[in-house]
Amino acid sequence: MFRQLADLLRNQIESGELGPGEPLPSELRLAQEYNISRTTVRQAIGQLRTEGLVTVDRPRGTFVRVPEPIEIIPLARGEHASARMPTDAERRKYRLGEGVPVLVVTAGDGTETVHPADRVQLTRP
Amino acid sequence: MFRQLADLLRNQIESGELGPGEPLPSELRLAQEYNISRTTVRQAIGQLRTEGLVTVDRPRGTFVRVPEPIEIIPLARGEHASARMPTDAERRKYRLGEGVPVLVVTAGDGTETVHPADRVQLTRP
DNA sequence: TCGAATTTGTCCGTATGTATC
DNA sequence: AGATACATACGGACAAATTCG
Repeated sequence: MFRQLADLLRNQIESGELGPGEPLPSELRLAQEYNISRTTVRQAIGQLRTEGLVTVDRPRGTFVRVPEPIEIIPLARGEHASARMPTDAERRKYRLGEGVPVLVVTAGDGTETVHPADRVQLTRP
Repeated sequence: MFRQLADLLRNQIESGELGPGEPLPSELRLAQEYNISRTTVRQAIGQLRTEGLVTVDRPRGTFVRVPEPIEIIPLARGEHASARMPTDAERRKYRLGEGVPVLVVTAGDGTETVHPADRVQLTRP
């Protein structure tokens, strides 16, 4: 059931019915609207949070995430790249929202640079 | 309180006290051990799941994640790559563990291919 | 300035379902 | 068949922070 609600909200976001920065209905309202418990509503919203689709500003409400401007980073010869979830320390350092991975670029000498995945795109020039 | 338990378990994992593939105590055992509700235990374990530190094999138990063998994928000329968290549907499709991002490679014609980030490394040949 | 209302966060207890051993 | 273990859903209660009259 919580998946159905998550799918429903995700569709509203991806269709533009809920635009970036717009608030979702409150947990209580959603629970009453669909006749489910607040626990189940929170589970659905938790799903969207881990997907990085919404952010929560407590106790103001839950909002559709606003896209970050994208920076283009070239992948130099001999470098390789991977992605993972950040550590807590990295989350604070780069001020990452929930559900935002990091891109790790490793140079030939083993030096690693970390980039927030919601602001960076790798290209091969 | 659930954060304290999550920190405690995370320390046991990172210190090697709980090695890869080893099971965590069951939710019920943890709840009794620390005199907290199973709800709170589940919240703590949920935290570790979103961090990608543990996987759950229902209903066998919860285990410290075993690192995946890595496949090397070249980034062709004109392609670009980014990373994000998968949707629930993608998680099922690619059999992704929780807390595992996806690498999205976009070709020149706009075609997107999705790779599990815990098994793939991008290189520039 | 004060207090009420709103909204999310946390914790508890209970029950039932489902898959594994 | 029975025990075990995680998944899901319900309900209630209080805390913390913001907003607003």
